[in-house]
Amino acid sequence: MTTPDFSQSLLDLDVFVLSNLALNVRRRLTERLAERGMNRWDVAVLAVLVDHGPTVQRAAASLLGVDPSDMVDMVERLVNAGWVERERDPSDRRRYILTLTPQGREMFELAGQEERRLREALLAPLDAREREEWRALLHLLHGHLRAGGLDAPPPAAGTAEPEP
Amino acid sequence: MTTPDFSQSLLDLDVFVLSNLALNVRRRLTERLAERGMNRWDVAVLAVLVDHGPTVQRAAASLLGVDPSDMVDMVERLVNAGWVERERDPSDRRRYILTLTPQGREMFELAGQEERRLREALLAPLDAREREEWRALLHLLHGHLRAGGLDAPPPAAGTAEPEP
DNA sequence: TCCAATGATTGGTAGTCACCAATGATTGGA
DNA sequence: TCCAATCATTGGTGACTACCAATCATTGGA
Repeated sequence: MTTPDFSQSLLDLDVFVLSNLALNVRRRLTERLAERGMNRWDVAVLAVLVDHGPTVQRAAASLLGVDPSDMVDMVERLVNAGWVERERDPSDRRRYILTLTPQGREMFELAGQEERRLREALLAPLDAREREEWRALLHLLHGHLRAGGLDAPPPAAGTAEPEP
Repeated sequence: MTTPDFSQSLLDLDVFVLSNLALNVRRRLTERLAERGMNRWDVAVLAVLVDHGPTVQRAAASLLGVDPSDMVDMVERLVNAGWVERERDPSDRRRYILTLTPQGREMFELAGQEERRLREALLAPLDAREREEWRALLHLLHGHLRAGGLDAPPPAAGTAEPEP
């Protein structure tokens, strides 16, 4: 552990604590996914396809909040890995249609397993009730933020926030 | 909102949700600190000095889990801003002793204010009990992680984790 | 039939982060 | 008095993230 100490004064600032906690968890997630040959973006894109079925590349980018130009390499990866099929839309040959392959679905399941393992390790010190509570609050806050909960004071305009 | 949708399938993966929540909150924190001419590292360093009093630069770096070479610019900033004084240790002239100035302390207070404002906005949808619960769980998990809670399966060796 | 809009792509910028090797000054102990 | 260790510093790397402008093919509608 490189950071044996998290200054008490900083501990009082919950936002720092949250940020630090999440960053570390996220690092672990990245590591575990890497062991399976995946990265976080892979999982995010696969999730979109799992939920929406075949999707136009541009629409997927927009769903993910990613710049279309940055989407190119992400899709490349997935296609090369055989997790996604990319085909021109016959009815509009400018578009690519992304389709999940069976292998892609498997990989997504696998990512889910890794996530659960990691979550289990993280929540180890919590009992069942606390886990429920944690999960509920987490999703509540996430929803609040996604609904623009932090824009209240200055109703910011073009705020970006991709990042799987 | 660039990300109108967070795929349901991804929502099921709490670690992604946590990561995303924290990343956004962190972005806001960065913005608000910037309005005051500060960044997150400034606050982290100031916190160390608040808690430990005058500190050898190297020790501060080590407390923060930061590479000593990366500490240089961070300290530069603080010194130039007049928030920290950097003086050679008379008893060992290789060392720098970092000391908080009154202005530095003020800035730290200010950072605390910004953090509380942001926290307030984030926790707006929670009632008093839920806030208590959230805070307790957050610190519990943070402590667990800091104690190496995620190293259980593979007892990793040189794991770094700075980042204020 | 021609033009403005759309979708994918290329290439480039800028910031942040974590790391590492090398250097020069200084120290304390052999 | 000399050497190995320590401290701050310089400079450079590689990754990842978020952008933006320009290009090219294609489309649908005027």
